[in-house]
Amino acid sequence: MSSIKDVSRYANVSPSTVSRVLNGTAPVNAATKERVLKAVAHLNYKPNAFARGLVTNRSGGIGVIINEISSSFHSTLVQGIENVIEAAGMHLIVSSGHAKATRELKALNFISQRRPDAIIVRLETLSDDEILDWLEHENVQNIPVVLIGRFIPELADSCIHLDNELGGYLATQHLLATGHQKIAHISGPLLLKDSRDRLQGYRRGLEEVGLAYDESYVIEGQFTETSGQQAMQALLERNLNLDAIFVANDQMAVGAFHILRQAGIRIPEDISIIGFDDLLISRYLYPALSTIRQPLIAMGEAAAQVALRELHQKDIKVEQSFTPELIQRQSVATRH
Amino acid sequence: MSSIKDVSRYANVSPSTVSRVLNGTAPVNAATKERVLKAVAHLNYKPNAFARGLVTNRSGGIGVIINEISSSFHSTLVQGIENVIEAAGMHLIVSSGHAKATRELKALNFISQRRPDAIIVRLETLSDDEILDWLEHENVQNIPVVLIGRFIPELADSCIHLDNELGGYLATQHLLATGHQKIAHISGPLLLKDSRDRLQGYRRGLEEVGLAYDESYVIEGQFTETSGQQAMQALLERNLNLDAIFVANDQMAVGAFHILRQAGIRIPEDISIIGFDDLLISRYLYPALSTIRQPLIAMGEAAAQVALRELHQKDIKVEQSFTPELIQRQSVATRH
DNA sequence: CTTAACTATAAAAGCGATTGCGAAAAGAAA
DNA sequence: TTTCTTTTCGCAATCGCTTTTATAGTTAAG
Repeated sequence: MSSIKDVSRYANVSPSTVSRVLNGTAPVNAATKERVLKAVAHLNYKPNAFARGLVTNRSGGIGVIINEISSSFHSTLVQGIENVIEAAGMHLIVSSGHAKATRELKALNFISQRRPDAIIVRLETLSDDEILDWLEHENVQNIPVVLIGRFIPELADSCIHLDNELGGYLATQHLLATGHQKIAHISGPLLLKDSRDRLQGYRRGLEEVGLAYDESYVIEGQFTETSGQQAMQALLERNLNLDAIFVANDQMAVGAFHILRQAGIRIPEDISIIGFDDLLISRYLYPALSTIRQPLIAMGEAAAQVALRELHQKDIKVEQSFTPELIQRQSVATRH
Repeated sequence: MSSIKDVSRYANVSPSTVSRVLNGTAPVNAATKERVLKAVAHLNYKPNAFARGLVTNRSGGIGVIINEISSSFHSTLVQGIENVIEAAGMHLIVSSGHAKATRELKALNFISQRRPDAIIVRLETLSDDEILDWLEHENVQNIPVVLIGRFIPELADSCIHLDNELGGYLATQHLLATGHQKIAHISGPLLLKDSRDRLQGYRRGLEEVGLAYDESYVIEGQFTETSGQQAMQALLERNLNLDAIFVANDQMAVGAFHILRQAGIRIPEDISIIGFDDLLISRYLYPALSTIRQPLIAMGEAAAQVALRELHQKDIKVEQSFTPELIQRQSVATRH
């Protein structure tokens, strides 16, 4: 493993000159530059990232914390982040939060000790206050932190968020507009703001047309396929004679599909279903799932752009607030 | 940001002692140890990863290169890797290969410059020789490399692989055993050994029962949902009067389902389908997809274990060769 | 022809840890 | 007490780079 000294010796210059050639931090005579480059190539020299980081205090890494990398939702987000981080010549350090507050905190500390230049997180269980607290007391190095899927007023500039309430409203309104009356809701974990907002949108949709909000039509899920199955099962056992369900994410909708089919209930003839997220798989379900689209790739990209912006102190405009969009497919019928 | 010197001053010891307390590399008097720990806590000291890496030559990071983080297949693999890497107190640096040889090479160089302690890759387009070449000439730091989904004799000890030929055979045999005769195959990209092996298994299955292998029953896909759609479409246009299809991965099977449904062809009444991989979604498709299971999580974990083994020179036994398993669900009918 | 102003490069300091070596302190043996 | 071990810890070198400062050598200005 050759070092900058080996290169400098071989090219008959000082280490500083090699550094300047490689980083372009100062003008270097064309002839010497060429000699240096030749030496670099000949010795197959790769700068030592540790040594460089030690003096520049930059690693070129961006820390990412999400719930579970294997979930389609989260990995799509990461894909968006990667798109722009890779283009910027930086790399990604990922860690999972596993939907537990202690794990998220641990991941935060863990990642921050690896000296990333910035951190992008989708924290699902930590409260706003806990996050602010961490930033104040534990973020000793003052690493810029970008939050996805959350809006904290104090950190408004570093939040990427979606109007979940509007999304819930849109879903409900669509079901109402297509003639549904008895609309249930499988919500996400209610300790998540996302879930509460979608539920609130559902409620607003109902009340707007004079339908009373009824708790027995709402059941809490955990955003996973399995929990979607369980929630659907429990809902059926309530014998509510439903004609539609707004499911708070597509993964749970997949589980709900499964249970309904087993029960011999037809979608959408007997019950209409609308999901949330618009995962890749949703259009391939049978029937194709109507849903509320959340632009995950774009949101990941935006998060990365915000991180880079904070890093370079540039004054770039980034869209940080996203709007959900109704995607109509085949899982919602029109009733008269 | 406090350094080891600040801590040592506060605790009235030398930096070496602080280091020894924190790393447990030498015995330290209980009283002094406590003083140091107190100082660390009081100053909220976090060791500088750069400085540490510079002398130990270890980053605690494991580089991972996969095709596309957002694909369910790859992110499941990463999940497996993360399970054991996180437990080992190390972190993951991920980069995408984007299924292009130049990109994979770039990712390899990129990742290796970040000084990971080991690299785990699933290289899909680089040839065995190109990989060997890279290892010999570019892997200047001699970073251990673990290969997933590939078997290179020269690197046998660092390969995690599945018997794809057997998988293809199992799928085909199952279709034959359930009374199918006209079996098509949507293969993966044939420049991948995985794809060729599965195709070979398909061929062996057919020939074993005296059926001739017919090229017109085989069509090449790209392992994506969209390419599955295209392949299925093209296959239908050949008017082969098929009764079954072995699709080389579940993602393409999802695409095939979609096209068949659009064409009004019933699964499995008119055509049986069997996939490969057993992604989470497969059991939720309608009808649930019969498939050949590939234990992705376990394979990711094995890869990480091999990486750690190489790193610590330990003599741990790790299962590196995996066997595919037939999973029967509802997409294959029994015909008489 | 002298002096000022650049340009191109070298020398050296410093980033913040780890670690081999040696010495002081403490305890055991004589 | 004196001497020998053992334990505990400090000193100083080192890792490989960047960056500030200084110094030749050139060119331009007066």
